[in-house]
Amino acid sequence: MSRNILKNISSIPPDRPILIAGPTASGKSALALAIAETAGGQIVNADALQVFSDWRTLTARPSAEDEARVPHALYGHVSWDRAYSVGDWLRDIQPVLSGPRPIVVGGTGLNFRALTEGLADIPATPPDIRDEAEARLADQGLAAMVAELDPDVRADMDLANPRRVLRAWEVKRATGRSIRAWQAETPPPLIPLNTCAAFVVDAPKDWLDPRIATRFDIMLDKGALDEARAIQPRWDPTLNAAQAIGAPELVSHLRGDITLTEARDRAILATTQYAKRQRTWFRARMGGWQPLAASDIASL
RNA sequence: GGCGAGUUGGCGGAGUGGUUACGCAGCGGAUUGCAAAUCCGUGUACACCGGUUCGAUUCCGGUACUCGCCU
Repeated sequence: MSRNILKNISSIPPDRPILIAGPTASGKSALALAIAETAGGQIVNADALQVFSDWRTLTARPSAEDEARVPHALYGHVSWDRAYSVGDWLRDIQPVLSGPRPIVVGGTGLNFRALTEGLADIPATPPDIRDEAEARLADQGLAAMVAELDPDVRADMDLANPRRVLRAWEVKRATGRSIRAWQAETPPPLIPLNTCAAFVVDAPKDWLDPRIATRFDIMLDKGALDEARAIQPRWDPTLNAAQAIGAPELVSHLRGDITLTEARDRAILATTQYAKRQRTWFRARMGGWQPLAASDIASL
């Protein structure tokens, strides 16, 4: 990596939180590690899938050696079968922030948004209401659920998106209030953007795609298939942890449905598409963050 | 050399004498609680040449190429 970048980042006051957002495979974890070692601080995960204990290789989590070098938080602390959402993550990160200076790294835009802009303080949806919502969607369809939403929600929500509609419906059902009403009362953020040093790693497709492919092959070499094999008896595609890119692909290979090559190709494609979505988010929502060229931080 | 089949957008794959199938990939976008998820938008392409026709991707003839069978 360019020494200047590291030098500049190292001059950030030691009490200022550092935020690093970047697409998968962009080298942001290595950057965070370098910063933590030279400038001090603890590395805090802001990635939605790296929280799960059973995925280390498949999810490209920091290695045990890395974790021994500097303190890490919120990596692999969630069990395989747990439902885990941004709200859980935000609750988990709160106590962490009173520790050493956080260097928050990740690729989940929603997590960064919740951290720097706040998240509505909506009570967790009881599991039975979640089930009821799913059943209703299956039985009566999306339109029926849309019809039961409040006008303020219907006015500006993406009503074609089942996930959004389900969420809004659940909140209404569980709390009696519209989700928009809750969101209007969003509490202040844990880390306002102007109180920290925030960076976005800019990794163009042409630069990133080959790295994504290479990285998946490395994951396979390092035993990603064994991780999938270990999970197989407990496999449940509806779990959050089952959303890890590569997990469904490797499991279906283990079941003999597809070849390893097919699994590899699909996982790489899915990763590439995911990186594109990340870029879209960063482009649109992180205009105020300082850009870092991925090619400049890659040689670590 | 002969006979037959075929040639549709990056790929797969329908179809029609005039009114743009569709899927995938790509590209653009949304995204305040499943987010490595979910969703939205976006392509007149019909091998080439000539003919018939008001009009041809669609009909006819030829050319090229591909595949199969035969000699």
